[in-house]
Amino acid sequence: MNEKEERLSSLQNQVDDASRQQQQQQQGDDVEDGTLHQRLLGPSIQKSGQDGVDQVAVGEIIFKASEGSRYFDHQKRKEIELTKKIDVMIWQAHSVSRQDIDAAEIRASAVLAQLETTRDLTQSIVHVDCDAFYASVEELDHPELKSKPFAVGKGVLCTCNYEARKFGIRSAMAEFVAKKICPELIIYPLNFDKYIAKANQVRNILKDYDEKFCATTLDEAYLNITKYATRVSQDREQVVNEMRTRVKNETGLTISAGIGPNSRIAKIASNINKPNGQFNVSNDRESVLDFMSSLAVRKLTGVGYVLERQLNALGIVNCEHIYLKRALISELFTDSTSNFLFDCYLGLGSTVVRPIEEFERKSIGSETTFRASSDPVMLRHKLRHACDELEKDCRRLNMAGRKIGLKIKRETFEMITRSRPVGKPVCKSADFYKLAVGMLEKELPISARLIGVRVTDLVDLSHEGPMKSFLRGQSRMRLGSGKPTILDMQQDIEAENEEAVEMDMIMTGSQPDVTDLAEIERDEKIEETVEINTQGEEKEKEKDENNKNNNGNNGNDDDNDCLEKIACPVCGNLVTVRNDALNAHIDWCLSRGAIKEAVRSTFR
DNA sequence: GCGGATCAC
DNA sequence: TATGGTGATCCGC
Repeated sequence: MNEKEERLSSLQNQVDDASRQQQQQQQGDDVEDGTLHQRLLGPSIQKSGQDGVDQVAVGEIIFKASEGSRYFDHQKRKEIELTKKIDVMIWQAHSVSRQDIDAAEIRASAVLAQLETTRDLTQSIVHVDCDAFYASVEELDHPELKSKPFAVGKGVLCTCNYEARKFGIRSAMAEFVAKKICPELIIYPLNFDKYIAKANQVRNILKDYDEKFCATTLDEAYLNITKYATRVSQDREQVVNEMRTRVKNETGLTISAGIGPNSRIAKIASNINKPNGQFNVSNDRESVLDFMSSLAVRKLTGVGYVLERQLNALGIVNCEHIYLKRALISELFTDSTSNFLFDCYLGLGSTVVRPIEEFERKSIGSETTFRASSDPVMLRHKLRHACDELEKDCRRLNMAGRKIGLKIKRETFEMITRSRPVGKPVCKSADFYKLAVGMLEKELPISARLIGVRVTDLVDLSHEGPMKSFLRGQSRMRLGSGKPTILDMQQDIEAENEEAVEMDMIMTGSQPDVTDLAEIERDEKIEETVEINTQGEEKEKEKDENNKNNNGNNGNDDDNDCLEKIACPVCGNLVTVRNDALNAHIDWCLSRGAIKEAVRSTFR
């Protein structure tokens, strides 16, 4: 390229940059005038108690309070991206040929017909939802709060009472924003022990109506009351009314309920007459279709801000539009999304309610937000803390995992996730840290405001205990050598004991599985830090060191809290098993979203 | 299989 | 001054 061409090219680039900047500026102005307000309003504008609120005025206050912050800039960037994506989608919608639309319509109608065959109208499913749960529990202890705007949370509001909602206060709203909208707002910190105790009171009542009810979160549950209603020869609406009255009388809390032929309908219905009300959708096809048709798509569990924007852009606002635009949906969305929407239009959903304990956990994580920093020492320290917390949770749940994930939120609110497999299951903070810090180093330099660590590919150590390994040994042996002999049995029991010892070591951390970690360390040449006291030492030495640390530390004391000895039904030996089902259960209850998703996927 | 994005609460 | 934590799923590469 000669000099002249270079100059021209450079000039052209400048022009491009300028026009790009101008375009971006224009797009920024567009979203600020339009949908950015809506985005900033957050997820719960359509929640109950917001009816008389001037959302435009509230939106303006939120906008002004947020403007100029990193959070605002990030939301604005995302809004611009979404708007572009939707523009593309609209263009695609216009460019679908007539033939393609016709074909898609036939396809979609076939899918709908097929889905229709799965309809089950024989069950009475109920979804119950405690009204403003955390706030209501606090009000029981502090009745004077009932007449005042009041919220529970820390930094961000978890929930607020109906007095606060009259001002436009909502859950997930930043505290300082809420204070701008309503300066007299009273905010209490979270008191989980109290909420758990109250939730258990409610659940004790629920189990009388369905002993296999599913408590998805602290304040929500599904029940199948088909059998109960038959047994007491009562109308299902009467049953639910009585149940709600009992909860009110015995716990002081009001709950709302939805009744329908499946869990999807029940869930949506429980929001209709909130607070302290119930709504029934009869078990006939007409009633179901009628109920769904006028429903805004945003009310569907699984349709959030983004999908709502996309659907609205295609003219799909209510569920009946899903049918009218079925061809377009089938053309523009994945099968997964279109089938989900078709299910919703038809009002289909799960008719099975299973206890939450039956769901398998898939990951455990811990993360913390802090004032943004780019100091590597600081970031490593935060990572170490997250790893410590994660170890605690792993101990409570008695689980280890084969894959470690690192999560970083930049100062700009952009998210980064990295993950890598581990050879053998790990559950100790030091092991998490060794792996995660290597991933962190690769991202440096970076200015972050959040660091988290997550473990997946989980192994349940209590199920993977000695008994199971014994049985596995049995089958392995039989396959190999036909009939087991006494000698085989003896060998097997010995092998089992070895495995038990190994498992015990994983559980107590008395000897972390250093082999694979050492390999990984060599791979990554992880920088040594004072936070890892064993790193860089010889393997044997490291083992000793770990043993010493654990003996000298509180490790044993801790273990006594959650370990108990049980006799192996086969060999009679006492084996150590961590068996804290209660803690596990409580943790499940606390792990809000997880369960919901699990329910959603399993129920369909 | 990984990383980003979305969603729920 | 300033916007959370936990967990699941889906999608594109």
